[in-house]
Formats: sequence, C-alpha cells, structure tokens
Amino acid sequence: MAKPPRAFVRPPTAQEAVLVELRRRILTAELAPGVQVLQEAFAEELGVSRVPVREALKILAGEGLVRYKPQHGYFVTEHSGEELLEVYRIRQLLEAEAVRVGLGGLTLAGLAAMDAEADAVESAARQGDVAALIAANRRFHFTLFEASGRKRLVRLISQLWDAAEPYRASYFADQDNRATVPSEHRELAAAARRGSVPEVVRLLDAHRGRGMRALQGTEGFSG
Amino acid sequence: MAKPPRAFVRPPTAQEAVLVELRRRILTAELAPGVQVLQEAFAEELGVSRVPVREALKILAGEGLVRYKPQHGYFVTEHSGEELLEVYRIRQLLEAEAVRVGLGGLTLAGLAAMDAEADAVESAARQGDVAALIAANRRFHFTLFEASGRKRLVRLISQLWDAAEPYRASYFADQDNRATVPSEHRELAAAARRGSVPEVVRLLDAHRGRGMRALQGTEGFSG
DNA sequence: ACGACGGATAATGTATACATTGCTGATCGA
DNA sequence: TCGATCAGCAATGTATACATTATCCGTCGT
Repeated sequence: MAKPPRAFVRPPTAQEAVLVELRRRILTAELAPGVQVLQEAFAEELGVSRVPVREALKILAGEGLVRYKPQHGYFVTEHSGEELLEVYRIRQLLEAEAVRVGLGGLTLAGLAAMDAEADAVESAARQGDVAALIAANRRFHFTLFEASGRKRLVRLISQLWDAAEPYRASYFADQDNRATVPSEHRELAAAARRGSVPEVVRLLDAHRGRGMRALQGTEGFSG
Repeated sequence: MAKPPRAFVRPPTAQEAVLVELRRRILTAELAPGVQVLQEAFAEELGVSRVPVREALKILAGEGLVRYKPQHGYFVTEHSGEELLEVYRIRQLLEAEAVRVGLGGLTLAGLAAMDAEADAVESAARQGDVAALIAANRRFHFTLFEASGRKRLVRLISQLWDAAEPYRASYFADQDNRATVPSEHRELAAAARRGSVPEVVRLLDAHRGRGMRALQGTEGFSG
C-alpha cells in the first residue's frame, strides 16, 4: 500500500503545464480573486509564449475559475458571500448524493485510505503546513465521494470545492480552525466504517457548515 | 412586453463566433459524439485561422462538451448510458432545489413567459420544427429555474442539459414523443401557478423521467 | 476651469510560419 | 511471409509578427 513518491511527469504540452500552475496559484489565492491575469507577463515568467497561456485560461474560463471579458482579458473569478453560500448549498445536495450512492460500496482499502488521509491532515495541521493540509483534507473527502463511482458527480463537487478554495486559504491559516478539523474527520471515518448513511451525511453537513460559518466570519463577506 | 426581434450582434471576437457555432453543431449532433473536430478544416470553413478555433475548443473542453487528448486533438464527448443516467439523476436533485428556492418568487411575468414558451413548444411540435422545439422547451424550463435567482445553480443545470442534448436530437424527431410534451408543460405551468412546490417537483420528475426512458429506448444504450 | 478631442501606449486578438508528434505504409532484411 | 525500420504525411503544438482595441493623458478650445 505504500505509495511510491509520485513519478515526475513532465506535462506533454506547455498548455498543460501552464494550466497546472495557473490553477495552483488561483486556488492558493496567490492570484487573488478579482485580479487580472496578464498574459504577457505570465507567459514570460513561465518561459512560454502567450498562446499556451491563453489556452490554459480558456479552460479555466470554461470551468468558471476565471472570467473572460472580450478585449479586456481574464480575471480570477470573484464570489460574493451569497454566491459562496450557494456553492455550499449545492455541495450539500451533491455530497449527500455521493454518500448515499457510495457508502455501501466503500471498500476496506477506501476506509484505510480515509484513515491515512485523516492522519495526514492532522500532522499537517500540527506542523502548520497549510498547503499539505488542504491537499490531504481534499483527498480525505474525495476518497469518500469517489466510492460512489460517479465521475460526473465527483467532478461537479470538485469544481464547487475549487470555487470556494481561494477564500479558504486564510481560514486554515488560523490555529483554532486547524484544531477542530481532525477530530471531525475521525468521527466521519468512524461513521463511514459503521456504514450509516444518515450519520455520515449529518456529520458532513455539520463539518461543512462549520467551514462555511468560519468563512463568513473571516472574509470581506458582502456582495 | 413584446420582445423586439433580437438585435443582431456580431460577436466581438472570432473565438466567440466560433464558440457559438461549435456549440450549436455539437448540441444538434451535427457533430456527433465521438467524432474529432479537425481544427484546420473547421477553421477554413468558418474563414478564420486555427487559433480562435482552438480557443473555442478549450472553452468547450472546460465545460465538458469536448474531450482533449494531447497530441490528438478534440473529440465530441461521448456519454455511456450509465453516464446519461447520472446526468438525469443530478438534474433531478438540482432542478428540485431550483424549484424549492424559486417557485415562491416566480413573478406573474415569469408565469406568462412560461405560458408563452409552452405555446411556442406546441406550435413548433406541430410544425415539426425540431430546432425551434428544443429552444422553446429549454426556455420554458429555464424560466422556472431562473426564478431561483441562483446563477451558479442554473448554470450547472444548463451544463447538464447540454451533456444530454446531442442524444435527444433523435428523440424529438419522433412524432409521438413530440405529442406528449406540450400537455405536460401545461400541467407544469398550472402547478407553478398554484405555487405548489411538491406538485411541480413531482411533475418535473415525471416529465424528465419520460424523456430519459425514451432516450434509453432509442439509443445505442450501452457502455 | 471644464470638457472634448486625439495621439501614444499597452494590452488583447488573430494570422502566419515553423516545430513537433503520431501514424501510415512501403521498403528492407531475415 | 513476417517483422521491423524508416521515410513521408498529416495533424497538432508553439512562437512570432502584425492588427485591433481600450485606456491614459496631455492639449486644445471654449
């Protein structure tokens, strides 16, 4: 079960490389919501021409991570408080569905993976490694969702996570917030092991709700 | 209230024009699921270079309407029967939500619009104008959804409609299928007028279910 | 002082040319 | 006859050059 360190894969095309880097910067709010992505500058920084940059931006525009204004360029999507609420509400619906469909089919390997990711979250939280925390947190939850076997559903949920991600960078920076997450994960994993759909859904709702409320407190939470 | 005939707007950029045309061809199955979109040929046909074609394709890839294989190009997305089922299931969840949120806020103008679109659907069905039927049918349903005021929700539902659209071109070509749709719309509009969420949701489920089952009958419905 | 016009600048949008990759099919060898 | 190698082709991927558009700001006129 030990994962070999992920093999280094050079993306086959420049646009893919740009896409990965752009997405990373947006999700970590390194490129903050609202700011324009200057093609020329970004291209030069990555050592490619503007073409692959534009193509990567188009992908992100299709996903909703950036907005395109003709003759004005690409801007990291901003979400109002209301829109973030909407995102969380839709997540509630879709994640509940994923649990209903998938929990019965969750394998022992899947449960073990959840435990492993819960460990990773906890240790990352202790060390204050926000990036690792976010990554592990995501893997923890998506192990559960992916048990549903529904690719489209999982992809939608993933996009919804992405939408809120830039706003959570600051959330996990806070020690108190980091502290409560691991124990909630333990409860979730335990409920999953018992195979109780209602419990898992309830815990998930609570977990998500706490994250959402924390967001409302921290952020410039208006329109 | 009379809509002026929609003003002709030349898209500000070539890519937008290409995007519209490409999407149209995919949704009408003029470009059938699975086929490759040859950039050179398509560009020449539209009288532009390959660049805007590629950029439009990237958008569609981000939306999931085409798949991108590095060094191989872009292919209209194919969906297995299972995947289409998944799409309908997610639609059920999200459309119900839209109705719950929006029905109370549906204005008289909105109700009138639904009636008007129902008329349009019926007359298009009688004349056998499949394209007009599909367009009006879509407007009918989305008038209802948009009453929710939730942009993201509506956009997601819209993408789910798009995913199944290529497979429904043949569905509406059948006279019998065209016949049942208008009466169901009347019932829906009536229930909406009464403001009854459970009834609207129930009718919507039935309506959608019929469409889905019809799809299963007609299509190469395997994996 | 205020507003309008206009040119300079800087960004985006597009075409063209070139590089690279993948495939096909023919040729060569055993 | 079978298989492998390689040349040619056809498609995609990328860079560069050019066209177009928006914006900024100074000047001019009133």
